[in-house]
Amino acid sequence: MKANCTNPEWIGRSKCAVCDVRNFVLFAGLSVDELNAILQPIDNLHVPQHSVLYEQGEPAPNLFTVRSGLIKLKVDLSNGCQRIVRLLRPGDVAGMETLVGERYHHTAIALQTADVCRIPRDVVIRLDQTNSRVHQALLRRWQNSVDQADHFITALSTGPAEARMARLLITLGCTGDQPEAMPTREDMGALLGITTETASRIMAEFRRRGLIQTDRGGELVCDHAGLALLANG
Amino acid sequence: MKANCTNPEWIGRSKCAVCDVRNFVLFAGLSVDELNAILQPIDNLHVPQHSVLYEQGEPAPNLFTVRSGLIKLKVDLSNGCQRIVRLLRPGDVAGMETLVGERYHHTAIALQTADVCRIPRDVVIRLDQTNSRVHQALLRRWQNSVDQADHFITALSTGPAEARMARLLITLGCTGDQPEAMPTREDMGALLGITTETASRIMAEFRRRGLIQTDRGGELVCDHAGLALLANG
DNA sequence: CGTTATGTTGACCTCCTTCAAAGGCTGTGG
DNA sequence: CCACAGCCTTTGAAGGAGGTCAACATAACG
Repeated sequence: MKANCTNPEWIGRSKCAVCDVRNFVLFAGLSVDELNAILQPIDNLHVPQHSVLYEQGEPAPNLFTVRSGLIKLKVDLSNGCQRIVRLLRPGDVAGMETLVGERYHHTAIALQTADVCRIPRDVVIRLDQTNSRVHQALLRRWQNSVDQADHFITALSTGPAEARMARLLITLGCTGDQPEAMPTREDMGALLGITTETASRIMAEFRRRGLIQTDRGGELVCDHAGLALLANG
Repeated sequence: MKANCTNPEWIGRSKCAVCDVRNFVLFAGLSVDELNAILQPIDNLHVPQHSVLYEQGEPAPNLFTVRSGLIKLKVDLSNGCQRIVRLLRPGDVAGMETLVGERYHHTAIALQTADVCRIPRDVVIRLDQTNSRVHQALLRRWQNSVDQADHFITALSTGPAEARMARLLITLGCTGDQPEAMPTREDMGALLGITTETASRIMAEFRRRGLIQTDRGGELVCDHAGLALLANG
């Protein structure tokens, strides 16, 4: 994870002002001047696939905004298994618990190579108190986390495994993604609360039924309508 | 649902200042003067068991703090089933999505007779912007929702039904509760993502094994240690 | 080229659902 | 007071869904 923004040679600081995802993330309400004022302590990190952003139970000095890639938040269970409780995509924020607590509640791991901004909690707390639009954005992000958690309960943890898998594929919006966009069978299991083997069997069955196809580029093409049918059945 | 606080004859307004749960809820940071200033539009509602506080998809003008009782937040699924995604206890807040959205995301129903305060969203939005302690309390509440949602994923939607039920009973803290504290078998099913029959079978089996006992008062007494063992296995 | 992680498949068995029926409890009306 | 309806709970039997254990394939990587 290489830091960029605080490196003087890096042109990222000016880039930050025109960041594609800036409008979707926390600092949407800030002027360029305001932005520059608080940019100093913010690092832009490149997170390779499978590397750990932070660990459950660690002291939590920073939160992270996702610029690109895919981050999974997982929880280690008492019996040694683990469960993925959220997937973070560009525009999402990780580690918000840092604003009201001391430690991270999950372990954050890059499912795909990701590009994130690391923001010290103090910066966000200060901005939250001084800028009402940042504050509003923060509330919205928080609600977003709740909504996604609800989705994991109602869509990915309810009903037969086949329907859950269909909903997962729909959630991932599998069409047009790069090959590595798809999580491993093991991750699918951790997402849906089923075993790796069952995940594999269902995916194989989907392929046989023509619901999914691996393009010659390695990409996965889904029959959205067919999956939606399974998801509701 | 009878309104009290805005009824001039009611002594609830002064009572509000000494509300037992006030310290746990949103207005913990307010002085008595500040509190009186915003008390006007707040209604204290008595919510009989099984009555609906608000419905999923409805316009959301209010949020609610729970003073006593137990509220379930349920979601209607596309296939006609329903899933309970959260349980609200005294000190919890319902309908926070009203602060960043227009409609309720769940249907809120009293599992036990409840006592709640209905607060117009505008009041909370104003307080959130003017009083930093209220603001902080709000963030904490939001994080609370996320944490509880995570708990529903990791504890109540993961593993065999028996372990989930054990975790549910532990979560409910069954000892010392009044008889009606226990949800119906159907609700247990909706909480755990299993059928009513399975919930009944597991509870019956727990009783046979001596893990739970119905006291002569009708209360449920649990073998916490034994349940914890099941929950982790 | 072996080594290791990941995906696939089979056999078997357990767990859970489904469908069905019966028992208990409460409230209502004759 | 009893009969009856309605609701929740319990229990049974049967079948299917998913877990477990194991073998094997495949691909990536040193």
